[in-house]
Amino acid sequence: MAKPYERAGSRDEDVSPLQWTDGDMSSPDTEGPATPHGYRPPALETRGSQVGSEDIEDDEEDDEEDDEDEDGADDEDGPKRRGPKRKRMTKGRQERFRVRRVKANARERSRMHGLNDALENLRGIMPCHSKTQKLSKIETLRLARNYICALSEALEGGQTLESRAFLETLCKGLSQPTSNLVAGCLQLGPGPGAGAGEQNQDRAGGPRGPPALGGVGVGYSSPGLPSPPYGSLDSAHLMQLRALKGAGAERQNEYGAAGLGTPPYEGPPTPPLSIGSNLVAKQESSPHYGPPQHYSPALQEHAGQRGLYQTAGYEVHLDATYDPYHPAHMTPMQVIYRH
DNA sequence: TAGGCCATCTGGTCCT
DNA sequence: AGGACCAGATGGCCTA
Repeated sequence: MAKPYERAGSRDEDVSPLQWTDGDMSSPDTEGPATPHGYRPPALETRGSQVGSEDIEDDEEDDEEDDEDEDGADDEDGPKRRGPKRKRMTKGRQERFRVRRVKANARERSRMHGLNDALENLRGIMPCHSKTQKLSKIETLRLARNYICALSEALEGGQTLESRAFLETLCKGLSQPTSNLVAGCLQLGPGPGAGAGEQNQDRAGGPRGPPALGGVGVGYSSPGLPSPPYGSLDSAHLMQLRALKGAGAERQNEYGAAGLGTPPYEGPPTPPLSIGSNLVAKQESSPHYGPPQHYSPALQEHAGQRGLYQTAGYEVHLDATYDPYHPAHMTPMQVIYRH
């Protein structure tokens, strides 16, 4: 089931967490109701940790019964605890433990935020993105993996970018909604007799949906394709893929025929394949992506040109010029298919 | 209401 | 000792 995982509250305002239910355990690094969904951690005493109520409550008599705390030999119901004997929690130790725990929680939070940010970046360079339907974490990872595989296969000349095989590779192991999203994204522009998106709302995968793509359950054929909240693939992005594919095939011929196998390394790995808004935005914001000549080598052949090009069985109409040296200034282009 | 997804807390383990 | 990483647990939110 596809879900828009956009939450009401953004993660940016989440600060807080640690709302200790013990009165005297209130966390120093928090205030307010905290998480985006008002997360309230369970009471410590329900978690069965040593830090919980047990050790904390009896801190007055910690000096007397130093040696027979929770792992005493007379404990008949659980296996005897191994390892070094746990020290008694004195007040000072409790306080240190609490501070350490609070810091560890904060680190863990920030670590997970970093992980999520990376995931968000990954979503941004996926072949399809939707403002309304956000890919879940697991689906993002699966799609990324499939995308790499599919592009590799395409570059090796095994398939065209809109072949069924390409789509199947892309959708391998994805959930039905995600597969539909991908299929919808790949259905670019007004195809013959298809309004691509709008007419084919939300029936994908349903009983009245399109016939599923073999094995992967993709609502692929045009009638019945879901549309918004499904996303779209940048036309420029796809064109880039196609151009790349064309160039890849050429190189495949050059090197493959010569028995060389892989073409020579042409430089640092390129940033996202897209020459659409994604990439331009990144180029502007981050110098990390390097000189423009690393963009879309295949398209550089057509730098500054307009007109009709034929790649991988398509006729592509460049309605704007592509300037590899000023990709940020590139104007939108239009892709026209001739079937 | 069930199930999927998520954020967070927590304790354990490994490493520096 | 302390930080990074991990996996389990818990509870909230959302959709079908």
